[in-house]
Amino acid sequence: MPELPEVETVRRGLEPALLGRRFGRVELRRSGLRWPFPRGMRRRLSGARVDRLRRRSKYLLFDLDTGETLMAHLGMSGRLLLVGGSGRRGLAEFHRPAGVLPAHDHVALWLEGGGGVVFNDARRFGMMDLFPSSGEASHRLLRGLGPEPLGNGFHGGYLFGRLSRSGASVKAALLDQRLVAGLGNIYACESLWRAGISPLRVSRDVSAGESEGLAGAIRGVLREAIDAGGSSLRDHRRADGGLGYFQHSFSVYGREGGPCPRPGCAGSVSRLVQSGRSSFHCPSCQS
DNA sequence: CTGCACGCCTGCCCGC
DNA sequence: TGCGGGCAGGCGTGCA
Repeated sequence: MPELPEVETVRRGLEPALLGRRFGRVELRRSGLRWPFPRGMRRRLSGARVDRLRRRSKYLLFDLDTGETLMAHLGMSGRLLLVGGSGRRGLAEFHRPAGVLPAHDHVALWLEGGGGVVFNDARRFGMMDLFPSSGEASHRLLRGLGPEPLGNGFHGGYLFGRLSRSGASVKAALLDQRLVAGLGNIYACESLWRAGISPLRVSRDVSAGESEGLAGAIRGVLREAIDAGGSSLRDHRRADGGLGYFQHSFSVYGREGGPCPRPGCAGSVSRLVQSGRSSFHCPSCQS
C-alpha cells in the first residue's frame, strides 16, 4: 500500500510519541514477516531509547541510543499503530473495541512508562531489520536507492539525465527506486497525468522541458498527499489509526471510465497494464 | 547491463 | 448466500 506520503504520514504520527522514549518489552508473535527478524532483535531492542525517527524512501528508520537502527517497511498492507496500555498483559491489552485481538498484529514494541507501537500486516510483505547505524550506507536495501524526490538532489535536470539513458517506459522508470526513491503506482500515475505525459512514452524521448514539468508534478503531488495524511484505499492508516484523505483528490488513479478532470479536456480516464501494473491515464491530454 | 514476469500472502470485490 | 477468479499500494529474484 504505502508509498512515500503514507510512510511519511506514519513517521510524523509516531515521532512525537516515540522520541526520547525507551522500548520495554518486545513481543514477536512470529519469527518474521517477509524475511526472518534479525537474530536477537527482542533483546537488542529492549531498553533502547529512540533518538531519531527518519524516513528514507518507503523505509522508516529508528535511530537508537544503542548505536543500532531499527528499520521497518510496510510492504503492501503494513500498519504501525500507536496503542495504549502498559504492555503487561501483552497484545490483548489495547485501546481497541471490545478487547478483541486484531488479526495480523505481528510485533508489539511496548514503551517504558506506558503505550506502545504495534506492527500489523495482513499480507506480510512488510519487513523489519536491525543493524549498526554506522552500516546504513551499505545496507543492501538502502544503498541502491535514488534521491529523495522532495530533496535537493531531485530536479528536472537530474530526471532528464536519467530518463535520457533509459529505453524503458517513463512509467516503469518512475517506479524504479534507483532512479527516484519512494514513488509507487498511485503517485507515478498521478504525476504523469499532472505533467501531461503518457505512461507509454519511452523515457529517452522525454524532453528537458517535460522532465522539468514532471519533476515539479512529482514534488507537488507528494507534498499535497503528505498534507492530506496520505491515501487510504484499503490498508493505509495513520499511526493514530485515522484515515488519510488524498484518495479523494486522485485525478486518474482508480477512476477508469470517469471524465478527465483537466479543465478543457473532454477525454475520459482509461486503464492499461504495464509490467503487470495498472496505469491510469487520459489518452486525450497525456501524450 | 536492462526490462520484464513471477512469487510472496491475505482480503476484498465482482460475477455467476 | 456461497464460491471461484481477479485484483491490490512493493520489492527481490531470476531469466532472456
